[in-house]
Amino acid sequence: MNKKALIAMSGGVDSSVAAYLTKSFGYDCTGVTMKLFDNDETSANYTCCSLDDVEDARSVCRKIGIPYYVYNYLDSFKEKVIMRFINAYENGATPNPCIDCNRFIKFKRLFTRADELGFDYVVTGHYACVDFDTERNRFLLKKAADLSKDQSYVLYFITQEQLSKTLFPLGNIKKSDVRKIASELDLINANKHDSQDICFVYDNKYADFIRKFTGKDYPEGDFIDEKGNILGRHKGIIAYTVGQRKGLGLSFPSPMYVKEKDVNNNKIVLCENSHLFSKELIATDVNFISVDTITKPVRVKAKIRYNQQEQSATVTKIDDNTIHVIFDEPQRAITIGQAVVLYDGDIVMGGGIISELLL
RNA sequence: UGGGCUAUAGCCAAGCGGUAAGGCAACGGACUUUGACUCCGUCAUUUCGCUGGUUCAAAUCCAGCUAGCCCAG
Repeated sequence: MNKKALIAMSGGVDSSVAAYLTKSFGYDCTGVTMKLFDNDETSANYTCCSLDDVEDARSVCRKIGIPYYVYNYLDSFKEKVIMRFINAYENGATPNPCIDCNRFIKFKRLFTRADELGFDYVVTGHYACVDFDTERNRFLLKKAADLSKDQSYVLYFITQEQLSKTLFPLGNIKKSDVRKIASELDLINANKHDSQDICFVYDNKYADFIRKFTGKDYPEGDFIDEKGNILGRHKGIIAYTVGQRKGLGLSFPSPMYVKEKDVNNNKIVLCENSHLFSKELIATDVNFISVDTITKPVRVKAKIRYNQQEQSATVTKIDDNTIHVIFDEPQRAITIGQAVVLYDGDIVMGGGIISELLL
C-alpha cells in the first residue's frame, strides 16, 4: 500500500506543483487548503485565503486527480499568528508572522491532524530539503538547490519528529522549472504571481491593520536623537521598525534611521546609518536541528533576517533555550523579534528569536 | 525706522549675466512568502520674496518695496 501524503496547498503555483510531484512519486495524495483568515475585501487585495485561492487549489487537485479538502483554522491562525504579531509590535519587537504560521499552523495543527487521519507525510511547497544523516542518526534540514528561492530560514524551528514526516518536493527544483511544469500541466495558476508581503495585511499597511484589528489607539510620541534631543513626532510606535528609513517624514542633511524603540516612554531613537551596527545578540526560543545541542562555542554562518547574506559568527549556548551569537563583523540593524538562523554549509544547525542586542 | 545681512521646491542648499546642481522628505516601481534595507524612476520650463529697470540674455547687476535675522540704540 502506498504511503499517504497530505499536501498543504495555498492555491499558488509552488504547492500545486508540489502536489503533482508527490503524486507522481507514487504517494497516495490528498490536497488541503487551510482557511486561515477571513478577508471580506476583494480577493485581489490579499495574497492568501481568498475564495479564488481555494478554487485554484481545488482546480489543481481535480486536474491531477486527488481528493481535496478545506480545513478551517481561523481560530488557530488568529491566536498563534495574528495575536503574536500584534503583541510583538506592541512590545517594540518586529515579528516574522510567516515563521509563526509555519511553526504553529502548518507544522503543528495541520501536522497533528494529518497524524490523526493516518497520513504518513505532510507535504509543503517550501524550497528546502530534508535528508537523513546515518552517521549522526538525525534528520537534517538543508537549503534548497535553488539558492535564490531557499526558504530554510523560515523553518528553523522544525523538530526531528516533524522532519521525519515531511516532504519538500521542490527542494531540488528551480523555480523556473516549477513554472514550466505548471505550464505543461496547464494548471490554472501556472502564471499566478508569487506571494509576498504579509498575507493577512491589506495593501502592505500593517500598522493600519493592527489599529483596525485591536481597535486600540497607539499615540503619537517623540522622535529623539541618541542624545535625547527631540527631532519630531512619530505616529505611533507600532508603525516603525529598527533600521527603517522611509516614512519618518523628517528631513535631515543625510538619511536617518530608526535605532531603537523605547516602548515605555513612547519614544523612537533615530540615528545615522553608521550607528546601526552591532556585533552581538541574544536569542531565545532556540531550536537545534543538525545537533542535539552545543556544549562549547561553535563557528557558524548566521542570518538575522530572511533576505540577507549569511555572516560568519560564533555561537555559544547560555541555557537550553538561549544562545549568544557574536558576529565577526558588525551587522546592520539587528532587530528584536526576527529569527537568527545558524548554518553549517547547506545544513541548518538551528536558530532562535532575537531577544536582545549587546554592543 | 542708524548700520549690516538674508530672501531659490515641503525642509536644507548650490548658483556670482547665458537659459534653475545636490541632499533630505514625499510619491511610483523593482526586489521580497515577515518588517526593514537597497536599487531604479518622478519631483521649481505660469520658476528663484514682490515691483520696476539695465541687457540680445537677469536667480545672478541696479532701484524701490515687503519679510526675517544680527549689531548698535
